[in-house]
Amino acid sequence: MSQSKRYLDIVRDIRDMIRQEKIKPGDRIPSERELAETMQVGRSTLREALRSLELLGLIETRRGEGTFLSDYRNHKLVEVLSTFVLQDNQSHEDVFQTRQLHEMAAIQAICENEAASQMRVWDSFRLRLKGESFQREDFVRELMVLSGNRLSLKIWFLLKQYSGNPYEGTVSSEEIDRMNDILTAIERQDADTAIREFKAWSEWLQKERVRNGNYS
Amino acid sequence: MSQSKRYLDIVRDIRDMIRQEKIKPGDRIPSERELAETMQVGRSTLREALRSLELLGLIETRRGEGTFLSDYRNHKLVEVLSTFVLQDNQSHEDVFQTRQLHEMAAIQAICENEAASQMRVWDSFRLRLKGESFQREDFVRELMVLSGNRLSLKIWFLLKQYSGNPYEGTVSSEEIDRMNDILTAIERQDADTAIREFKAWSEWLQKERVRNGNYS
DNA sequence: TTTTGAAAGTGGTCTGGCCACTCATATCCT
DNA sequence: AGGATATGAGTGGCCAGACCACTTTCAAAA
Repeated sequence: MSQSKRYLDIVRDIRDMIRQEKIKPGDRIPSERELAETMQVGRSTLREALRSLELLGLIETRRGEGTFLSDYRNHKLVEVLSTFVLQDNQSHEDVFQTRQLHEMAAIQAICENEAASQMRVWDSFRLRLKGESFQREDFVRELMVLSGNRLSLKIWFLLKQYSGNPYEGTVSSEEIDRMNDILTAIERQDADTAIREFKAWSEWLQKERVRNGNYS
Repeated sequence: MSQSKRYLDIVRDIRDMIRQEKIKPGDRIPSERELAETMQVGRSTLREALRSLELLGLIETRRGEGTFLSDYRNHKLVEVLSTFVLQDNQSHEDVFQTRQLHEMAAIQAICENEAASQMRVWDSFRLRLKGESFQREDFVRELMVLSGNRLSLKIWFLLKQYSGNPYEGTVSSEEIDRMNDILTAIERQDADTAIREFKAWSEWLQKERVRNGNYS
C-alpha cells in the first residue's frame, strides 16, 4: 500500500499516535530520534513529516526542548494558504460566501430555538455594545456559539482566519444601530429580518475592507 | 531576522519566486538540488519546505519528473478541516445539519442566478429521472456543482463521506415526484419553495436511514 | 547553601551517498 | 528505414552520520 511517500504514512502514524495515547495540547511527543527509530525510518524523512505538521500548526517545536502538540486553534495554515491561494478572486469570493452562509444559518438556528432567543445574552450584548471596546468579532462569534452547532462553529473559525480577520476592529456608532436591529429581530424570533439585516451589515463591511485594501 | 526555522524562509522564498517568475499552475519549478544551491541551503532543509507545501496541496511532486505547481483550487483546506476539526466527537446531528445547510445554500444560489435556472440541465435531469439507475447522490451533487461555490462543494463532499453515504441508492417513484417539484421550483426561481421541498426530502431520507440503521 | 559548569538530550542543518523512476537519446536488430 | 531496445542524465525518495545551538539537569565547587 501507499506507494512512495513515506512521510505521508508518518503524518498519519503520528496523528494516530496522538489519538491513541491521548496526548493533549501542550504535551510533549517523543523526540525526533526516538520516533525515527520506533517507526523504522530515517530522521530526515521523519522531519519532513514533522515540518509539515508544524506548518499546519499541529505541533510546535522548540529547539533544545522538544516537540509539543499545539492547540489546533493556533494553526498557521490559514496564513500560508492565503498567501498562496487568495490571488484567485473566485477563491476569495467562495470563502466569503461560505463564511457568510454559516453565519446566517447560525442566526436561523438561534431564532428557531425558543430558549436561545429568550436568553439574557441579549441584554448583556446591549450593555457591551455601549462600551468602548466592543469588537466586531465578539458579536459574530457569540452568535456562532449560540447556534449550538459546534461543527459549524469550527468551520466558521477557520474560514474567518482564512479571509484575514474580516471582523477586525471595533464597532462604529452606525454599526451599533445595525446590531441592535439584528438583536431585536432575533428576540422576537424573526429570522428573516435578522438574517437580512445581518447580511446587509456583512456585505457593507466586506466592501469597506475592499475599499481600504485590507488584504494581506 | 527569523532566527531558526530556515524552512519557513524557504516557504516564503518559493512563494515569492512563484510570483515573480510568473509560474503558473501546472508549470515545473526548479529541481530540489537546483533550488538548494540557489538558496544556499541544504537539500534536506529545502525538502522540509517542499514537503510542507505538498501536504497543503500547493505543489505536486512526481518522482523522476520533478516538482510542479498545482492548481490553487486544489488547496487542502477541507482536508485539513477533516483531520483537525472533524476528529473529535461530533454528533451526527451537527454533521447532518451542516451538510444540509450547504445543500440548501446551493439551491438558493442557483435560484438567484438567472442563467443557472434556465439551463438545459433541468431537462436532462428529468430525462434521467425516468431512467432506472438514477442515483440520489447524482441529483444532489449536480446541485452542489451548479451552485458555483467550489469551496462549499468540497466541504459538502467531505461531510457527505463523513456521514456515511447518506444518498446511497436509487430514487423511488415517490422521490421522483419530490425531485420534480424541486426542479420546477428552481426553474421559476422560487427559492423558498425549492428549499422547503428539498429540506422535506432530505429529512425524510434521514429518518429512513435511521429506521434502517444505515450507519457506518 | 548558592553558584557554576559540564554533560546529556533535543531540534536545526549540512553533506554525501544510494535507490527508483522518467525521459530523451542513441543504438541495435529486423 | 523503422521499430524495438539499451543507455545515461536528471529527478525525487530516503538514509546515515556528523556538527551546531540551545535548554535542562544535576553534581561539583565556592
